[in-house]
Amino acid sequence: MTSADQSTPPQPPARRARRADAERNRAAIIEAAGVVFAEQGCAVDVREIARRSGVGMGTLYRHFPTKDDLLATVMEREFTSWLTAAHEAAAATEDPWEALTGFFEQTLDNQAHNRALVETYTATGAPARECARHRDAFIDELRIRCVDAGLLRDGVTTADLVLLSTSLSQAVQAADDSRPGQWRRLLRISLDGLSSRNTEPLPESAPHAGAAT
Amino acid sequence: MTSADQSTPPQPPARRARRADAERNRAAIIEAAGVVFAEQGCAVDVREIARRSGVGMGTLYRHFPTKDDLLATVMEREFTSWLTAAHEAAAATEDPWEALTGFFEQTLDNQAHNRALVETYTATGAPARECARHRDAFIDELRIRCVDAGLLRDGVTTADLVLLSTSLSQAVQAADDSRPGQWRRLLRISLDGLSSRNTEPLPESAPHAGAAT
Amino acid sequence: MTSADQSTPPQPPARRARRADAERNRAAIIEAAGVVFAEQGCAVDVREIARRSGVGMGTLYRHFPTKDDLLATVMEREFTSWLTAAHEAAAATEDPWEALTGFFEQTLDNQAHNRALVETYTATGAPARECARHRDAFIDELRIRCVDAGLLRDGVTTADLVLLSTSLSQAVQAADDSRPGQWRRLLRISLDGLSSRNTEPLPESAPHAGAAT
Amino acid sequence: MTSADQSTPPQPPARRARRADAERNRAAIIEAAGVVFAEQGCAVDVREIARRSGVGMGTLYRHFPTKDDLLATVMEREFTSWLTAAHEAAAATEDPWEALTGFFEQTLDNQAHNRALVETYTATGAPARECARHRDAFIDELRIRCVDAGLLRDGVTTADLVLLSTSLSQAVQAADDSRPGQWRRLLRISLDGLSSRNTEPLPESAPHAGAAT
DNA sequence: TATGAATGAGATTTCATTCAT
DNA sequence: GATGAATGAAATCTCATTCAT
Repeated sequence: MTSADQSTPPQPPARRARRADAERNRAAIIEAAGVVFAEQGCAVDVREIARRSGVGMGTLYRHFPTKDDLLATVMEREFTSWLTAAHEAAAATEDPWEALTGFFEQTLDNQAHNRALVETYTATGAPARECARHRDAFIDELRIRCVDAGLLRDGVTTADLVLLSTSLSQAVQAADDSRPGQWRRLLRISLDGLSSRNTEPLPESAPHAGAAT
Repeated sequence: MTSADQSTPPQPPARRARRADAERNRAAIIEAAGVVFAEQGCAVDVREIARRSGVGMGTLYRHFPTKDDLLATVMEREFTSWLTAAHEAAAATEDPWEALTGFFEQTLDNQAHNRALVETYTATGAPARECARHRDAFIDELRIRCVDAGLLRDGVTTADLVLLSTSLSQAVQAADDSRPGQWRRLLRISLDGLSSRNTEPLPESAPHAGAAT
Repeated sequence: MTSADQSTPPQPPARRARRADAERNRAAIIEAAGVVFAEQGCAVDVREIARRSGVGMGTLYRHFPTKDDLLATVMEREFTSWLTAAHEAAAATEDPWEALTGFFEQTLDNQAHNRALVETYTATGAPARECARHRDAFIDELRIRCVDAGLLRDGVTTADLVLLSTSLSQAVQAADDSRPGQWRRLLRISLDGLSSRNTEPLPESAPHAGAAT
Repeated sequence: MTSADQSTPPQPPARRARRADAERNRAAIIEAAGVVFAEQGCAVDVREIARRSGVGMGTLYRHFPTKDDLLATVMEREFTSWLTAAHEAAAATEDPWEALTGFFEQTLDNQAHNRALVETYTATGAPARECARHRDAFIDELRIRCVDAGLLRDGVTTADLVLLSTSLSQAVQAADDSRPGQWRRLLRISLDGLSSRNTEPLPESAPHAGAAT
């Protein structure tokens, strides 16, 4: 800051340096926003995020033109990293049913303490269309594996499983403070209801909006 | 006050007169607030409610000294009327399992399109302690009836059923726009998981905060 | 209210009765307002006064078209009754100096616990011109008695005495909670400064606005 | 920070830059608030202050999170600068009695046209405990100087002098519009009553709340 | 480019006064 | 004439976003 400033030429300041700095800022913002959104939900004051990121408001808004953009970015990242981990875990699990179970556990573990995640999950069903598609595709895989192994109840759709994960996420959110771990019981109950031991047909759901098996 | 009232309908108006109007306003406010809260959640502008009630801000605040008071009143009313209806339905249903099923259906039907109701349900588990107690007591009855009839899976607690209802409520909220009625499938799955056909024990939940049953 | 109502002809309802009722209401309002203003100052909610009067807002506003009218009326009454009492006391006191002293004591005793009175006293120097004139005339009498008896310091004007009473009133208001009775010391000090033992001349005050002696 | 500053005026700006502007705004707000509070008392609309400062509401509230904070800051500043000046004047005055007199004059000169200052002075005896302590300590010094010189009436306490200053402040407030400068006469009277020429003992004040001296 | 101060529309709440019954 | 519910213009305070430095 003192003697160094005087010696380094001010004009060609290695654009990479800027980039790196900017990137670091961006990362810091996302990181901080992730924590803050998780703790306090989507409605937090943007300044809280700036403060925890260690950057100014201007910087924050340079990277994310809108609070919603920031939120979307953060949610998408968390969503994606969760999906990636889920993919890996599923790939490493031989037993189809265990893979399905593991997916749910991972999901809920992940969302138990993330307020914003659940809020957005609820609002739109997913942070973004793209993410939702990935998730659906993945869940579909898990489903098919179970179906092929004859483990899944007849007629259970991907949409059912998606809805179940949404549903349980929120239960976890709501209850984990007062009764930590209780959601595992609920998960078990639901999964048992999904098993092929249950032979009675499920009710038809009205074939309304843009649906798919 | 009893027999006298029936014989003398002369002029009981006096101070009742204005009361009636006020009562109508109060009702209008609650009505409008119910609609608005349901549509847009707890965070709506109070003025929107005043506008839709057809009353001024002052009137609204005369009846409900705080936005939260209004919200609480509305939620409590909806909660209570739901519980009452549920009671009646359960009393009229002989079969314990059908009673349980009916309770869940009624609950979800009721909450499918009420954003504020789900928001408060999530936040506190219920509009108010008192309401929650009633609900828990009622669910407990339903549970016991099923247990006595040997229909309920071993080890299922009232807390489990409460959590399930919370969980499903939110799923309904999230999904009913795009897939109306799909929740019935999820409900079926969950209930099947609750039946005594499932004999494997449920995982213990950490006996943390103020638990019961 | 019961049998009596039926026997008395409803048309010519003895206008006196109304009058009497209205008068009673008016008195109740003034009474309650006096208490409330004294306790909480001029800025109280009008409804508090209506409540304590036992009358409705409409009645209150029928008698006093404005909050300020009510305040003025109340202040004037208290001011007047204080002046009347002061007159009587002064008339009953032979010694001029004692009369002056007694006047101040009475004044301060009276205002020690009346917030609104001091507030208005401060604001305008008096509740109303008329009242102020009476007060000034009376204080002038007291002054002249002392002057004639050679007891009052040379050059002390009525305005000086008025200002002194204002000044002390507020001191009483401010301090009487924490140090009840301390004002008597201050009064003594001031009065000693007023005695003819003090021979040095007082500074001239700028002969500004509409002044008199 | 001392000698270095004088030699190197290169670029100490950096983060000071914006600070300076903010500081100017803060000063403008305090300045404007001082004027407005003085003119109209504590109850003014905050927006009036914002308007006169030339800043938006947000800026005002960034600097002072509450109207009361702003008021307290302003009052404290005025109180403190007054005390400082009083200290200096007293230190520069040899004669104890003249020092005491000068203190009162300065005080009243200062408060003659400041409504808010008198209002808070009345309400709490001072803008804040801390300030009051300083004032009391200072007045105590003045008192002791007079006592040591045998100039002060026997038994006069610091509390008496404090109350006197409060009392006169308000008198000034009330009367200075119509009779500017009249307070000097009242001050003279009171001070004469405080001189050791008066030998009669002062009445005891009830030894109530937290008293001293 | 980064900073964080500034902005100002809007949210909640109060209260003097009016008006339907 | 009495009642007290209704009114709505303020007043305080918040926060997403912009902008001067």
